Amino acid sequence: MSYGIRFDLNDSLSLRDPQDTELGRKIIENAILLIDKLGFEAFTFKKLAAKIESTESSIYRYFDNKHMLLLFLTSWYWEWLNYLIISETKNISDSEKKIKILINIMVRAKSDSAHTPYVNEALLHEIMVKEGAKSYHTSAVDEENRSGLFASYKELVETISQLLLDHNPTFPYAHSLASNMFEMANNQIFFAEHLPKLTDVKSCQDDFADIIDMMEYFVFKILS
Amino acid sequence: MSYGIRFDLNDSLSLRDPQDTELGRKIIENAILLIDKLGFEAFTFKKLAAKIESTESSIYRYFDNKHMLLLFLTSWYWEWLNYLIISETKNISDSEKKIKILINIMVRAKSDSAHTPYVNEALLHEIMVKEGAKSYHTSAVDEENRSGLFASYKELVETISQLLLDHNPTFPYAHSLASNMFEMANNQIFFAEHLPKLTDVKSCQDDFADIIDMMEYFVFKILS
DNA sequence: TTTCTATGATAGCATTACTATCATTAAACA
DNA sequence: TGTTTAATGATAGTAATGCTATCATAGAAA
Repeated sequence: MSYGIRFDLNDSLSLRDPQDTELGRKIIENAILLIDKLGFEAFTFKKLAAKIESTESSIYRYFDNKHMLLLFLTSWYWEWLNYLIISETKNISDSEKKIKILINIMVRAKSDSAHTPYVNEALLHEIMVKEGAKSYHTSAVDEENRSGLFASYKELVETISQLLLDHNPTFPYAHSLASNMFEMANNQIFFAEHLPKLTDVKSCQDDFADIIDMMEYFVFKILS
Repeated sequence: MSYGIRFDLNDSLSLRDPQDTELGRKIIENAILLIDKLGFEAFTFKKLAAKIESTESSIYRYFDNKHMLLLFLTSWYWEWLNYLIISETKNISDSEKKIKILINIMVRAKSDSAHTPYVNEALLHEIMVKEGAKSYHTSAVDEENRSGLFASYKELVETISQLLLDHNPTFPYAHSLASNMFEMANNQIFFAEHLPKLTDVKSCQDDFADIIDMMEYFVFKILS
């Protein structure tokens, strides 16, 4: 039996890889549902245990604490975007077209082909928009970075940088633009939905078409 | 006796305005020191009470909870940047110069003239870089927004937008660029300090000179 | 002088964030 | 086939967190 894509995330993210077991996949699946519903602050392992009819102690056998679980989900998301970007730009030669595909993936975060049954990608995207930044805005960031817990984000940024440099090989800020594109996509979606005075785009437009247009405008101007 | 600048923040941010009383100012002053030291997650009212030799209940008379205290600090910071931007660009006519001043203020967040004795602006800036986004990444964001708790951020973005539009009156994304400039400044500082693979700039450079150059490069390209 | 307001002191309580121990069941192994 | 072993469940417990409530007191305002 296949459980969709399986990413090799850093070992230290979890005590036991949840992708390998039935309970682990249930934890991931329902953590996404529950964090989306309650928000990360109100989410607890006790509530998750009740939802999946397991126990707190069983969840603690997979994750040290809820921050690690969030970081696992975030890393999965980073890996997933990276995978989508690579596979969907692979056979394209036009560098402008590649960047448009990249922007589309970053903003819409969805795929017609790649699915993992226990990961609701649409909900995971919403969580990333609201809570993703909390994964690295932590006092242990340096230590976690030394343990390689942000390797997936760095890979994603590296992939994006290369696409940007393909388009303009002399551009001096490829990594900063890459990370900013990712953060900007999430932030502008959040602002459009919750603090519209901070943007010029609307989220009610079909599928973030507005935000895509803006991102393309920004990126191609900067790269020009 | 004067206690420096006093901003009229939204009433709902605090139960009693901490800027008005000795204890209130002590709460603000030491909250900044303690959040910087412990990080927002490990910061508690109990620890703060111990530090100022007061009690939890006294602090609860000023703020509903630590999230409100963070939002108060964040709002103070937004107001402060807004004030600095307006006062330091007031007598400048060149729109390009104005934007350079604006970027300088957003990245360095300091002033030679305006000081408030109980607010350590340098530490507050560091807190904003690390924890600022948590002020609005909350499940109650819509309700808090309806109560006007983000008015200061909106004002700041409006001020920046106007400066951008002065430079290029036909630019279609002034608010999005304004909010992104602010978020990007904070993020790129954070990345330079903690996740350098995500940037091309160094934080060890004097006073973020690198980041300023990059921000100018980005903003003038986009506005061109 | 009285009243009001701000603060302090103390207690208490439900929830959170774990840790530890022991039992059970199913898979792996020999 | 019997026996380890590994994964999960069940239960208990504990310190810290995030509050709320009550009463006392000191100083300012009326």
